[in-house]
Amino acid sequence: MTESTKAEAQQNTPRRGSAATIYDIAKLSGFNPSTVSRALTTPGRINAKTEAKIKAAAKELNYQVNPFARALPTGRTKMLALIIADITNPVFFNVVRGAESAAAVEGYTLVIAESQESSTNEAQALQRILPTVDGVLLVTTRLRDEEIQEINRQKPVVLINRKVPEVADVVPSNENGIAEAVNHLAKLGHKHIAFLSGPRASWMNTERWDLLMKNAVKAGMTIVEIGPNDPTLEAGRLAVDRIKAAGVTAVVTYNDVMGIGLLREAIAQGIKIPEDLSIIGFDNIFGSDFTSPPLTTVQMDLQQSGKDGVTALMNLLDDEDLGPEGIPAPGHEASLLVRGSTAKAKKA
Amino acid sequence: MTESTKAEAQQNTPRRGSAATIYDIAKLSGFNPSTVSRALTTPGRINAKTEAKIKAAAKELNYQVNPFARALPTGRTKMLALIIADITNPVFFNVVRGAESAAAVEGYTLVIAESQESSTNEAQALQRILPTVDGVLLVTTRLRDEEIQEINRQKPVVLINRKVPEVADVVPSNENGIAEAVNHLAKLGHKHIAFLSGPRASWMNTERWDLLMKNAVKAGMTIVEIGPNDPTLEAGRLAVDRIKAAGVTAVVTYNDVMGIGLLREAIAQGIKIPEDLSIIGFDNIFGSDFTSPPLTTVQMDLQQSGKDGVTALMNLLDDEDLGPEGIPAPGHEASLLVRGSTAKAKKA
DNA sequence: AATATTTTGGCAACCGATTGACAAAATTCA
DNA sequence: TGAATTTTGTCAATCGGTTGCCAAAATATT
Repeated sequence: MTESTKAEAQQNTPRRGSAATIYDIAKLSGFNPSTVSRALTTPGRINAKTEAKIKAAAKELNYQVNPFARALPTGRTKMLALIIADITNPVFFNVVRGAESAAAVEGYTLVIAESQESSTNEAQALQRILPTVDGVLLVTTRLRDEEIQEINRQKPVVLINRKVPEVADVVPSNENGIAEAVNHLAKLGHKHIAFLSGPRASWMNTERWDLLMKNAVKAGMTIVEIGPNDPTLEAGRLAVDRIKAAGVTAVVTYNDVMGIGLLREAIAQGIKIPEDLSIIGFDNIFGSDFTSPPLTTVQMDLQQSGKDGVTALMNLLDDEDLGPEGIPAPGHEASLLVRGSTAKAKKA
Repeated sequence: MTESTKAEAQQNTPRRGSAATIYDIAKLSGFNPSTVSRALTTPGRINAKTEAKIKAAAKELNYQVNPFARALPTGRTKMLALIIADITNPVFFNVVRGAESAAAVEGYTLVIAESQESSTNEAQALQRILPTVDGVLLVTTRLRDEEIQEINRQKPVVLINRKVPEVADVVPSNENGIAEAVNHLAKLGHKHIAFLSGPRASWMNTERWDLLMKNAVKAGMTIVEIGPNDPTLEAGRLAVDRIKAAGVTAVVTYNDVMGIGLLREAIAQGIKIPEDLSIIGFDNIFGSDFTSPPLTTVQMDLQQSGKDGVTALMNLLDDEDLGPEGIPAPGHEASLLVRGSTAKAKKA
């Protein structure tokens, strides 16, 4: 490399293009920096002609606000934190996607952090991120109610798929979906069913079990809970023996992942699905139709949840005196998606 | 709710706990704010005793730096952007996870944005996020080489799974995995194979095709490219006819998603997998073992890639004069994961 | 003991915006 | 035409840190 090319390379790499500031615009347009600021942030406050000139100058300099300089006096960062327990959990794609798009519309940026299922990690990440964001979306959280309330005291929080007193939430209703699932099984002649439950600490698990029980009893079935279990493929696999022992003809699993684990292991053991055993999962995750037979599942509109979560957060941010729990968020209905893993009950 | 409880609730909700500043610490400890700043950020610059006193005061006030106030003079934000084309693409979990953990170790926070496969979105998101981060990790990008170089001129960029002149990258080597895949097929007696290719614009697609071709020829096989295609289930499904027509006994697909689409549609059409047709995918995504038969695939350590990407970025940030492409990143080997979708070639 | 050197802590400017207060200019009203 | 009102732009303080410069204090050197 010759000296000249080296010098050129050096020159071509400013790597901090000394971004234009409102002071540069002020100099170029001949107005005061404060006037520039107003022209850019408070349309109407300034004479239209002046405003136009300033905006032209801004464009010419390719001006972009320095978010930090702005955040300092205003306290607003235009960033939202989204905390999840496990990024590989297929349930969250859609939440993230819905939240991302809704946030982008409002000019907000999403900061996503994963706690890797550890409440310590989660607390740390939150601690680190909290000062940099305007609000928090807790999608799955291992935190205790009081911890969540504490955070909600510092910055607005919206919970997805969980309820905590005094904290805003977006929780799609399981009622409809579970009623459909139970009716579906009832119509197929199932009398004795099981719920393969998830983690004891999961709010959603309790919710689903309660609803399932209520509906099953109403439909004249017997129902047993098998668990608690980790919400994993492996846990589904390991449950086969207990399900055989329980003598049921159908199983509803806490989520699709467990349902798939169960389905695959059952088939491996020579149990015919759905002839010998019907299986229904929850969530309609990516891949739940890859199995043979594809999994019947209760689905929710998670993308909508993510979107609603952001909307709820926006309301909280706009209305200072809205109360910590904000405006009640909509919440949508779950519904049953019938695929191949459910069929007529086997005669006893 | 009685009036007193209401008043209490009000009082318990400061919602901007007026976080402690270095000025508060200065007042409490009796030193100057600048001394406090030094004690907290430049250990050793200050008398050990003083430092201890200040740190004690900081702890007492539960002090936390205001990242914006700090970012203003230093220009460093301790945040990294991670841009992906499609958050539902299972390939990226692991990249994200690896990057997240590596970043956390260094005290960095990850800002994740999704471009939804649109280069316009991507450019916009980048525009919005760029000023707030110290560096950028481009995991899948729809941007053109020049656009990427332009961004690299503003902030350090590290590319994952793509190479662009003058830009640092982390690209795992496909060589080993593809050699294994071809050998595997050769050993099973396949003589005529196809590559179901992905998007024309994908750097990785070209890379895989080139390597595949080279290895197939060396092994004495014929190989044809079928495509380009979208990297989707649907595209895999739609390719069945062309594959039948091509008269090959084995197909390597650009990725697992396409492989799964192909496999399922082939079975639906009565083609026996793997007896009639062997299929090999790429990436070992979640769910690629849910199919019957489970998919044979070439896997890479994406989590390591994410980690290495962050490391490379750190190097770039530490060494101002390192050159735009930084220190060559390691890059790991891909390997073949044999499952059920490959078998002996059918006799002609 | 006197001088040279190093440590230590304070002062004040600065990063890039926002915003309340105010005066000058423009407009409206009587 | 003169007074009252509104519009417009500037001044200066502020947000919460960081850092170069300097003087005082402490320590080392001769």
